Amino acid sequence: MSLKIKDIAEKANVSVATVSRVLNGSDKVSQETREKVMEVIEKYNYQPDKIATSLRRKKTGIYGIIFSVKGGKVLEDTYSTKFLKGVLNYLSKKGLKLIVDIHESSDIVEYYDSVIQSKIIDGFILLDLRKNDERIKFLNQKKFPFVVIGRNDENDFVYVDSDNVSGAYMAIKHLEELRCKRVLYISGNEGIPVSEQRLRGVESASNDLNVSVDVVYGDFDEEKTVEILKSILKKGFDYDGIFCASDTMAYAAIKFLKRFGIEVPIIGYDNIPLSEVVGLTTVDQNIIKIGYSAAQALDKMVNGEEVVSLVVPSKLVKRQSTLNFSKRYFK
Amino acid sequence: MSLKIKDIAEKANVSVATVSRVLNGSDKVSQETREKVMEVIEKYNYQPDKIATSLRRKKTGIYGIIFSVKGGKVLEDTYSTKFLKGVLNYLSKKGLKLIVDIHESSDIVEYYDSVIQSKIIDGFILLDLRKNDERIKFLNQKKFPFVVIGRNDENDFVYVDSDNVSGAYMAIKHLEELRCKRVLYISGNEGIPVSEQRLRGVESASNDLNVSVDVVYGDFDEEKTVEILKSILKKGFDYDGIFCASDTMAYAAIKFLKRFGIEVPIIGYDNIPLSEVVGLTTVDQNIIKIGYSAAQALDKMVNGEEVVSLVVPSKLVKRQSTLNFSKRYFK
DNA sequence: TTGTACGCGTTATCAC
DNA sequence: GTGATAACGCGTACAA
Repeated sequence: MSLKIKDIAEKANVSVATVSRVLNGSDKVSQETREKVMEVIEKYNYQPDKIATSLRRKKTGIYGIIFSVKGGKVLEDTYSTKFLKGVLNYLSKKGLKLIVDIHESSDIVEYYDSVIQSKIIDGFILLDLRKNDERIKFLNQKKFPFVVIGRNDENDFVYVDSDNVSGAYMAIKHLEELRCKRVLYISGNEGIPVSEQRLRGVESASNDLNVSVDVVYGDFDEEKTVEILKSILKKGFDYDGIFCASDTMAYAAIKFLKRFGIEVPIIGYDNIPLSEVVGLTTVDQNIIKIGYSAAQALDKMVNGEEVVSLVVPSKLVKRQSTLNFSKRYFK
Repeated sequence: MSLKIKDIAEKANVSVATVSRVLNGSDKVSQETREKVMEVIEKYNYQPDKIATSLRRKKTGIYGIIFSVKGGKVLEDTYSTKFLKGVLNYLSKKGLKLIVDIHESSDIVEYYDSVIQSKIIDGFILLDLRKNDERIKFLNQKKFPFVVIGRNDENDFVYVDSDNVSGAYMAIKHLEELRCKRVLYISGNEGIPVSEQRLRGVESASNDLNVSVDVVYGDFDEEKTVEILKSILKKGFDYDGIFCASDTMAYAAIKFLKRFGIEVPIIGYDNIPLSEVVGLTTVDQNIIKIGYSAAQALDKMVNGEEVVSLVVPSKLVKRQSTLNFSKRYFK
């Protein structure tokens, strides 16, 4: 049996109220009694029961992330882990906890509702934002605290987002520095925010830097990417640089083109572990930082502080898939 | 304001006790009143407050995993995510929750203690088992429920482990089928359970199958692996097959040896995403299954059921890094 | 500055 | 089969 606040009170010859005050740093306790109580607390290594505290305070100090499962694909990449790592870096510093959960994306709103009603969680971090995301309408209407990773056109929530525009811009700029003139951009799915933002960065760089860019939609899919390249090859491949909206697409492109003896500078997006191994130049989104910032924002929000949305800068990681070509021109 | 059990009781013209009985499936409720109560519950979509329930029941329905951080390296691989996925597959089916946490490995036992005292968690899953693991002594002494991933010589806990012995055995057997006679085994760190188990599998296969195997310790480290190969090259490389205790080591070996024009069948361990991409034959531990089983075992344990330790079979995933060589002999 | 007593929302024990 | 009520461990309004 572990000690309760009552036991500590008795041992210190004070009331439970006083022990509670000491525990919660109230200033209405004399130095003397505070020390006396602290001594007993430390002697017995007393720690308050968080469940009882939560019931009383109506706050648990636990935040939640629900990964929505669509067709079994979830939690298999390093994006998730890195993100969690960032979130946990913040929370563990603050003595807060994180519940990680998964649920079918079909009745996801009902699930959020049930979790809220069960009262175990003080706030959510939302991943995989979609256009017209029902979760956001629901949480806003419930006035339940949440922070979103990514953003869309509707501006009715606090978000932490990766700077996709400048990330894509940097990629095209790097190709331009390698003297590329005709670049192929294989985008992600049309119509989703991430794709639109990266496309905007590509177009902006294309205009600024006088690089011609053709855009095709590879849907973040390796096979689709290969299909696209196949049909381009039929018409004749005359690009001198490729930028892909994901590393996996980029790697698929490299492998495929190699079979036809085509080697051009190529850049991916995400900096997955594979990219370091194979030497793929890529845009790193700093996911850990994004996770950290999201947790911080959510925590502030729950504690009534003012919170602003945030865009986390990406950085270009230059590797052999482009640097090999710089030698052609510069050495 | 969400409804409380009292509100439901009033609306259904029964006592809170009866509502509670309906909620918890007690058989001492007449069919009639049960239906009446259920109607109200569903009408208002009532859900009990889990915090209050936890306080009363002295159980939260939350389990915990604490990743211990040593030098910043944690939660960056797909092992962690896949494992979490397995755990969550089980827990979400049961309406249970998982707290994921990180903490410095230096004062890890004190941290477990504080989490236990705070009463938010019903049981732990332990990763990164070490020899003489202090956490196990501590949890055993506290009689706090836990399940361990991996095992060591001391047999004082319930574990779920990967079948490293037969995993390694399969790898050597596959090499033997490719007519390899002199195999190099680059092991993990000497003295840790995983390494010892895999080594046992290697030696057992070597005996059974009449394959000669030389063992060196690469410590799961890519650079160390390359160093080893360098010194072997100096003396003359005469192996016709390589088995590595990790995929990353195997890939480092392939890259290094290629520079010297050496290509032999090579097998890794873990089946990381990279391996599929580069076509590395490897042993897949079925981490998701391990996570699932661990969660299940822990849940049973917490609910007082008998629990036995478990060894989850691995399987060999054959890819080009070995299959390319089968053609030499068989076609 | 300190103590008493109530309430948080539920479950379990006891009467009826 | 059902209801009243104590108890879980803590925080805090109020009284002193």
